[in-house]
Amino acid sequence: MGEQRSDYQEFFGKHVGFTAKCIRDRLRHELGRAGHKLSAEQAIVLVNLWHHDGSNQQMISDFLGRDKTSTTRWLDVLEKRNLVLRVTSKEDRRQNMIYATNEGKQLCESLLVVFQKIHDTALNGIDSEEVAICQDVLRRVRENMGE
Amino acid sequence: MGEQRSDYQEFFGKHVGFTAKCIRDRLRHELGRAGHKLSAEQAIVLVNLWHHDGSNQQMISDFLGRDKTSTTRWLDVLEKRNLVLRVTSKEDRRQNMIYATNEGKQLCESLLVVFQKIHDTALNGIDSEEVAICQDVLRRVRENMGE
DNA sequence: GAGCTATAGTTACATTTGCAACCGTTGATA
DNA sequence: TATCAACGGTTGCAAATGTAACTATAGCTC
Repeated sequence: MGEQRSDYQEFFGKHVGFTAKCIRDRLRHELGRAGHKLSAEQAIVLVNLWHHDGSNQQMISDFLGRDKTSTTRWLDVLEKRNLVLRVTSKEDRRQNMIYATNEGKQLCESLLVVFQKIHDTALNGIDSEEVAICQDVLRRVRENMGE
Repeated sequence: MGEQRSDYQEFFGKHVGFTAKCIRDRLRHELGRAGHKLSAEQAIVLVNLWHHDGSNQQMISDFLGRDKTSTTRWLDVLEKRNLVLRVTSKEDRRQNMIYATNEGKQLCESLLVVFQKIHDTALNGIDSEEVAICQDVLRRVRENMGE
């Protein structure tokens, strides 16, 4: 650890960042190609509701690791297109619980196909044990970064 | 491959994207804490010159995987602070060759310390063989994404 | 060398993003 | 119950970013 290196090419963060960008760009591209007029982030929010319907906005922000103002604006778009619904919680009137509409759920199903396809393409031909190790390393890096 | 999953939580891209963000945020934070008034990207451009002095702007853009307009603007900032120099190539007058000034090189050294520290922190306590597997998986994912 | 296409870099514009300040609600404490 | 700090969400603003259009140079083909 700490040996003389000094080349950005070799820094771990570069590999992670570059790969993340590849996948994100691919997602954007596939969404466009499939005719969905959604940004990658909007699609992620919607897909996320598939198993977390009724999340409030703060939960969504935390889950995506983005500012809550961004979430507000993504939901503005999704709500305007009747894909999600903001429902004020009765237990805590500060919170909006976010639900996918039927239309949203329907779109979600087709988005999940796109996500799954990219996931499978990304990992194509890679030993699943190595993928598991990779994910574990990434998880521990996040821990080390204090998250 | 392709088994029923449909939960964004489990998609590989999420782990990579989240980890990349952790590292990038940490870099921003450390740069601020160290008093360097540079964005993460500007720092990366400068550090990149350490072993690739004289790159043209297109090479820098490709290397960072970002738009060439972004590179133009990062260099505007770095040049204004006398950290880099744009030199028109004599072989091809369209190209600017980018060189770090002495001041830039000096700053670069201290930036490399920050980069190295984050790198080491990120990988702290993780078996180096597993890190190697992780990097290899990431590399193959990029290949699979067509980059 | 005229005309064409491709490339490096810049500029203009629209979009996205995060930060800070703000409002309304909640819950703890006096 | 009055006060106050904390929290969820929204808005305004400034900075960062990508796309498209543009300029200037290079190189190919006639």
